[in-house]
Amino acid sequence: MRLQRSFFARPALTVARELLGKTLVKIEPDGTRLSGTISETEAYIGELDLACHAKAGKTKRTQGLYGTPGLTYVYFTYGMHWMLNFVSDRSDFPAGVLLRAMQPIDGLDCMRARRKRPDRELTNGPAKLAQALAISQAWYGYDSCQPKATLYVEDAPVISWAQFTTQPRVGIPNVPEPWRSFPWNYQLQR
DNA sequence: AGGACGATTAACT
DNA sequence: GTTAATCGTCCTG
Repeated sequence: MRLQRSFFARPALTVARELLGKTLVKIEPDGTRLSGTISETEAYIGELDLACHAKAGKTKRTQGLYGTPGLTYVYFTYGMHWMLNFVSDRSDFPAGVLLRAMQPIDGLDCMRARRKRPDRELTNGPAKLAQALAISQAWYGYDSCQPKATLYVEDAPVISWAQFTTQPRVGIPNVPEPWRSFPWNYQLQR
């Protein structure tokens, strides 16, 4: 069962926590199914959150964050990496959830061809996950809730409070407090 | 117009 | 543990 818009139209912290354990799916043009269990997420919440791209307001880059929940927010960084997020909360409030890692299920051969790394390094980072799924600018603003979507999330039971951990968000050492330390990173317990 | 920096990764010592 | 890679975006002047 595919997650519908009502799932994403909630606070980003809720969406980040409940995406853990669910299955990210991408169906390639040739029908190949790529999938994995979402194992790490991170929430970015509003213009006041100095770690969120929307801190600079609505721009060409960030306009998608202000859009409809359930759409993707994709961006390019460090001159070489793409990142995949799902827009959360409500329209006109910029909030999103970054997908930082997943445990591969289907399409390992396809991912191996794209990544050329050991299996454990196929999707254990945000840019690695995006590369394994071949996510780039072409997927900016893609509606994962549309009936015929080829990039979407499949439902699974919500993870219990004992099965995940939280910690400060990764890779934002220059963001001022208190934003730098808010425990808005969610990970499945290993 | 120019420069600093980034929601990272891989290769190095 | 350290650092190069590499370029779009935003801020300063």
